[in-house]
Amino acid sequence: MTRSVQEEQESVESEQTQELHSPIEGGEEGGEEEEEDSPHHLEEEEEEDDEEEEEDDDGENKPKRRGPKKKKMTKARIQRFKVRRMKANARERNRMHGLNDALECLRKIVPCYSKTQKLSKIETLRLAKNYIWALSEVLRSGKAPDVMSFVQALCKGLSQPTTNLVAGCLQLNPRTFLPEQTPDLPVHLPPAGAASYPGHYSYQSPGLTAGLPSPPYGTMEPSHIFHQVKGQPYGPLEPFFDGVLVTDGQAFDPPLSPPLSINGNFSSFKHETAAAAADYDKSFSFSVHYGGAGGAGGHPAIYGGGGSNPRCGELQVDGMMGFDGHTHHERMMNAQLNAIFHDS
DNA sequence: TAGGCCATCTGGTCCT
DNA sequence: AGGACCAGATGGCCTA
Repeated sequence: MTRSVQEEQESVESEQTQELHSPIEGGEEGGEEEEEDSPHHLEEEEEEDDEEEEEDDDGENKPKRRGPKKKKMTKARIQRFKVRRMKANARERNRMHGLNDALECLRKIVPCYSKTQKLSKIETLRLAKNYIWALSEVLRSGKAPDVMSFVQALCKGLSQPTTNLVAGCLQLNPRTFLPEQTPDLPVHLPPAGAASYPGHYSYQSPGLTAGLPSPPYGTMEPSHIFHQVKGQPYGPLEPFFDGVLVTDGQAFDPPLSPPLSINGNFSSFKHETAAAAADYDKSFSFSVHYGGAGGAGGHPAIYGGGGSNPRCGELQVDGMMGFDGHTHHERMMNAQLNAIFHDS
């Protein structure tokens, strides 16, 4: 059974139960006097003569109303109204579910994805916007971006919890790329096509200067919290070399699936042209890692993982799923980006 | 308990 | 006429 059909049925069922408790319906089925108030504005053209309601709108006390005469609400009309309303509600629910599905797909695309720590809708959209802008800026300039600038652009306008989350996914310490507070700086991205990344991160975070950022959204996957090697202060960068980091003698659990990870080199590219990739040891890496629930090297749910959204799975139809955990799409992207850097 | 986030209902508007 | 889209209202859940 497809999800939509199932949802439809569930929706109707829940609708029927909800309707019984709908405050607008007065909460009492069968109360004819109260039901007449609910579709108060409903104007029906055809007269239902078969079932006249005991509507007492002949009240002598009421002033004469101008305009089209309000039709009486018969039982049949009320019933039709209810059915229409139920159908509209079900459609609206489905529509919103579709919207949420699309948003869930977007969550898996942006450089910060965790099954347990979902980005809010608004933050997902903001991050996606920043991500698109940052990538397009890279393509436009054709130069390897500065890591700090890139991450700053990525986190621009995001709340601190989200910034922490992104930083955790990228294995960065938020303190290292968030500048000092600039209270008067407006929160906005420069227009598309601007010459360079914004120099400052403008989100005002109360915790920025106070010290370590607070844990975002309550609990968080340990692997998503920026790691700190014991006994070492935070460096400007804490790159996530080779996907596995040993901290305190324990193998660091990589993030669930940060699509974009910052490595010391072009990890995907080096498989193809290791020599060329070596030139970029200090450059920003566009290796796109879809860790998925399986951890390092795992495939993302979005590309056909168990329980994945079929609508997200449309991406897979295009044969984008590659080998080695890299999709055709991301290899194409890596190749393009790396080609740009190589040529520049 | 306040605030944030979310799902749902609802009525209005526009389009086919 | 009916469906899609939108925005406001409302209530529930969760966290600090």
